[in-house]
Amino acid sequence: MFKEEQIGSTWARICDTCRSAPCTVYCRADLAYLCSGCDARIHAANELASQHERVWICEACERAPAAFICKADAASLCTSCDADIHSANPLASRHHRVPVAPISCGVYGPRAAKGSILGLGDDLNVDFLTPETDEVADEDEESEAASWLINPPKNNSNQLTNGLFFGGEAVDEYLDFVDFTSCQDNQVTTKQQYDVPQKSFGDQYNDQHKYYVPQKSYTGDSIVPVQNGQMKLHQFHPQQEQPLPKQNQTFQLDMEYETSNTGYCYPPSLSHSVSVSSMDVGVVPESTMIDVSIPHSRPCKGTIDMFSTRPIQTPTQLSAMDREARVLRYKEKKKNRKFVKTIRYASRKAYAETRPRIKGRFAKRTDAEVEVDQMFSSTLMAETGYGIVPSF
DNA sequence: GTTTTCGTTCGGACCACAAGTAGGG
DNA sequence: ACCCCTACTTGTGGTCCGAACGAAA
Repeated sequence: MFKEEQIGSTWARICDTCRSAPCTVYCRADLAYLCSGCDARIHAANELASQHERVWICEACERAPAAFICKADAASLCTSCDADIHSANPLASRHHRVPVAPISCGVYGPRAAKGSILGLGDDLNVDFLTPETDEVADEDEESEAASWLINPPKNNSNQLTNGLFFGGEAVDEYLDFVDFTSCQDNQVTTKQQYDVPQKSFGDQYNDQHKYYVPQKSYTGDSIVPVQNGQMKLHQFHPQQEQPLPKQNQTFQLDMEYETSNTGYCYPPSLSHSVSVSSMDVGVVPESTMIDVSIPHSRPCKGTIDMFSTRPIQTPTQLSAMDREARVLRYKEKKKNRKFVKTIRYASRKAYAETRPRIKGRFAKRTDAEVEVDQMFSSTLMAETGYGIVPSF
């Protein structure tokens, strides 16, 4: 099962290889947790090794492979922590989360340019980037944002995008988590998000735009798409919709909550309650999730299954105090993050920047300014024959 | 050691208006 | 089901101001 070893005062899982440093990635091919050093050493050894799919370790528990990226929290979370944090209240459940994509080949070392690796917007980079990579991120900000929105499939026809979508085997594995995250009523089930009928390449490309771009509030000028809890993503494995065999349902959790007299929902078996960091706004119900009881075992080292489709492992049988400590640690970690303000409507930003101000406050436009604007727009209409559609 | 003063930092409020949303006819 | 209209809500940035804090007297 899971090792309870700790490094110093940390709770992080230690590297399976050197056993001296906290692991940072999980190699799915080797079924091994590796620190950044060992990861680089092992997977840079030869071409075959460099092809191993790896995922980051959950930022909350630091013990299980990350399965989802929460854009709101700018955090990679394992299935357990994801459900724990995002099932606490409706606000948290609406956080925009996307499955973690495997770390691309040739990327070694600490979480350099993690957001880029994961194919997410640069708003996720803030926490993970080193100063050096931060510079690069700034330079590539626009192109990265663009690629996040429009990222045509390349090699694998089963792969919608390189970043958020994942090809072949990865899809299957992540989809195993689907039911697990769909525990809230107002939360769009991840399974729905990734269900898509098989289509031709062209249709897939169109669908990428169709499903990938949030439909509501997206006016075409948004830098960051508005989620609204309705982001539609789809997978290319309709057969996955069929009921999973029992052995594959290990990640389905019983999310029956008890409603306390305070009106909050508590998991039935936990008396410890933790305010989870995802609920920054509004009332924060104290909630944790049932300890995940996943009867998976970890093969001994050396038992390498290169094509294993086993579900990603998650922490099991954690005590309530362990869980509370980890969530608190995650909370502290998140607290220290530096968030970059997200601009959802670039057009509004542009308007705000050009708007007249008095001591910083927006001021009413003078009649002269309004006239100038009208003249400008009418002149342009006369010249081009088209009206001005504000788009930035 | 305690109190007062000064400087710095931080977060929230404020403003107008285009764009988005909801509901009714 | 669709369109149109109206009313309401949301989001945007620069500046101000008060609270909080630390250092010096």
